[in-house]
Amino acid sequence: MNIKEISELCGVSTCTVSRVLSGRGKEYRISDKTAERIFRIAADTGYRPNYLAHSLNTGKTNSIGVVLANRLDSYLGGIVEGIESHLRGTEYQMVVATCDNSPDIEKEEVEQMLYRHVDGMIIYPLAPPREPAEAAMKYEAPPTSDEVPLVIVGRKASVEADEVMLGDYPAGQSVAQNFMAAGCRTFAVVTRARHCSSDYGRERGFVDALREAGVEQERITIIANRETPSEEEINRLKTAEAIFGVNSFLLLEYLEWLRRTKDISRLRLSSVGEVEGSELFDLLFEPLIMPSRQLGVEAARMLLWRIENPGAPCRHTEISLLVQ
Amino acid sequence: MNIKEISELCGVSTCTVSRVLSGRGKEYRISDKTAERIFRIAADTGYRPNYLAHSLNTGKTNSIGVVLANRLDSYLGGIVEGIESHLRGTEYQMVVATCDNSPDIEKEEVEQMLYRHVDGMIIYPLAPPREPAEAAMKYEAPPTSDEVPLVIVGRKASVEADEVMLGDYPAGQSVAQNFMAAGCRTFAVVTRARHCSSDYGRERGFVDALREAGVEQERITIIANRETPSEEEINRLKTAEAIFGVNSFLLLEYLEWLRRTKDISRLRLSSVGEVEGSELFDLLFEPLIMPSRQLGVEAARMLLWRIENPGAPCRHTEISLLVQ
DNA sequence: CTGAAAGCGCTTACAG
DNA sequence: CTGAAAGCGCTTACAG
Repeated sequence: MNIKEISELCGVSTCTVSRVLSGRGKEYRISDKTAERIFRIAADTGYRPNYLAHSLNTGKTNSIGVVLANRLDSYLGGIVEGIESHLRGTEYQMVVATCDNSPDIEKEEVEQMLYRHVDGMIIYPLAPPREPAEAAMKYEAPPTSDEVPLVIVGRKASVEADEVMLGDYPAGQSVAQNFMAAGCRTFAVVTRARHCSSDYGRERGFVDALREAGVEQERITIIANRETPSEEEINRLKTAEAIFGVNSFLLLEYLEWLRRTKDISRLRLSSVGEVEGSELFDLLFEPLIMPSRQLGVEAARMLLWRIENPGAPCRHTEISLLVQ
Repeated sequence: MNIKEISELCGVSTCTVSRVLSGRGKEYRISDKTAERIFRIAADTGYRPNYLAHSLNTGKTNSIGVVLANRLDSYLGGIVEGIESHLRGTEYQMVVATCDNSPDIEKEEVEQMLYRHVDGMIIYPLAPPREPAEAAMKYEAPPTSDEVPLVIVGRKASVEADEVMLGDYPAGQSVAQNFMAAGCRTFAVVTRARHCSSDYGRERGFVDALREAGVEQERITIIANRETPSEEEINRLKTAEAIFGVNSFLLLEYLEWLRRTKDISRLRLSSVGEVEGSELFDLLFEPLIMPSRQLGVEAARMLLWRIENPGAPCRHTEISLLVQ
C-alpha cells in the first residue's frame, strides 16, 4: 500500500493524499469530504506511510541517538529508561549504542548515528583518560554540536554542549552533614583515582563540608584507590567512624577487607548507588539513590528543547542527589 | 556531498559511482583506474552515502529491532549487551524499546519497529497474564514472524518463531543436587505464582531432582508467592535446611523476614541471579549466574541466520544456567 | 566497460 | 480547492 494506490482509490492526486495524511488538509483548504474519504480509505487499507521516503524528503528521521560509554548497568539503564519514557508519546524514537569504554567504538557509534541521520544525540561520554600519555594518543572528544543537536549527560565532556549533570558536590556535603549529625568524629572517603569529575565532586563536597564545620585535617582520611585495596589503605581506614564511598561498588570492596580486621557493624556508611539486598548486611548503611531515571528524562527534555531552539546558548542542568 | 557531485568530480555517471562504491566495480567490470579515482575522491571529500535513500531503494535498513518487556535491569541489560556485541562489526545496528510491562506499549513498539522497516526483531516478550480474564481481554501475542524475521528470547511467547531460552529445568536440578551433596535433608523452593514458564521450569527441575533422589514430599516445601511474604509462609520455610529461590530478589525478600525468627547463617541458599555485595551477607549463599549476555549473543546470531534463511523451520536453542 | 532513464515512495513549490 | 511536475539521493535493469 502506497500513497499512489490510495490516491487512485480516492480518485485524487498523490499530493492531495499527502497533504491530508500529513494533517495539513485544512491548511491547503482541501474539502472535508475529500479529506474524510482519504482518511477512511487509508484506515481501511491499513496504509502506513513509508518512513524512509518520508525522511528522505523532510530530512527528519524522528530518531534520537543515545551513545553510552559503558554497558547497560542499572545506572545507565535508568538513564535510558528516563529518556525513553520522556520520548514515548512524542514522535521520536530512540536508538541506543554502548561503547564498552573504548574511544574508537565511541567514535564509530557516533558516526553511525550521524549516518542514520538522527535528529539529535544524547551522550554519556567516556571518562577522560587517566594517563596524560594515553590522552594525547587516543582520546577524542565526542562530536561538536554543530553537526546535530547534542546533550551531554552524567559526566563532563570537553565539548561545548547542553549538559545534564548530577549534583555531586552537594551530595558529598549532605553525606558529611548526616555523619556529623549522627555524632561521628573521624571520617574517611573512598574514591577512585581522581580523574573522574563526578567522583571528585562528591569527594570535594564531603571534605569541604567537614572542614567548614571545623573538622581537623587529621580526622579526615582520603583514600584514592587505583587498583584493589592495599593493606596500608585498610589500616588508614580503621580509624574512621564513618566512611563515604563515592560509589557503592568501591565501598563494598573496602568493607570486604575491613571486616576481616574490625567489627564494622557500628560504622556509619554511605555511598552513591543502591545495593540490592543491603538490608541483609546488618550495617549502618545509607545509600544515596542515583536519580538516573531523572537524568534521562531531563536529558531528553533538554534535547527536544534544543531541537526547537537551535541558536540558543548552551544550558546546564543539575539533578540533585541526596540521602534518602 | 552526494553521489551526483562525486560523479561530476570524477567525470563519470552516477551509476558508475554507485556501482564502485557499493563494492561491485569488479562485477560490472569497471576499469581499475576509474574505480580508484572514484574511491579517492569519495574519501577526499568525506562522502557518506545517504542511508535513507539507500534503504529506500534496497528495502534493507540494516537495523534490528529489540523489544523488551521490562525496563533495563542487569538481566535485560546483559541481553542487550550480547546482541550489540554480536552485531558490532556486522552491517547491522540495534534499535531498542522497552514496554514497561504493558501489552499496549508492546504492540505500539512492535508497530514502530515495523514502521522503521527493521530487517529483523528480537523480542523478550511480556509474561503471559496471571488471570485468565485478563488474558482474554488484553493479551495479544507479539507479531507473527511472517512480517519480519523474529527471534523470541528468554521467555516463551505464543508465537511460532525461533527461540533462545534459558535451561531452567536443568538449573533447578543442579541446585537440588548441590543441596543434597552438601548434606541437606529438608528443602524449600520460593517461587512466584506459577504463571511464568521460566520460574516454573526452575521449580520443577528442583523438585523433580529431589523426588528422583528419593526425598519424600513432606521434606519439600513449595512456596508460590503472590504478594509480600506472609507469616504462614515464613513458618513453613523455617523447617528447611536449604532454600532455592527462583530469583534472587524473591529469596532476599524472604530472608529478610526469616532472619527475624531464626538464625539463617547455616542455611544453604541458592537463587538465580547474582547479588552485588553478597559477600557481606555472611550466608551460605550460592547464586546461579544469569548468562544474559550469552542469551543476547545467541539471539542475535540466530536472527542473522534467520535473515539469511527465511524458509527454514523454526529453531530452539537453550542456554545453560548452572551453579558457578 | 559505461551511461541514460526509470524507479523507490514521498513532499512541495508552482500554477491554475 | 486541487493537480502536474520536479525533486530527495540512491539503485538497477536495459541498452550500447
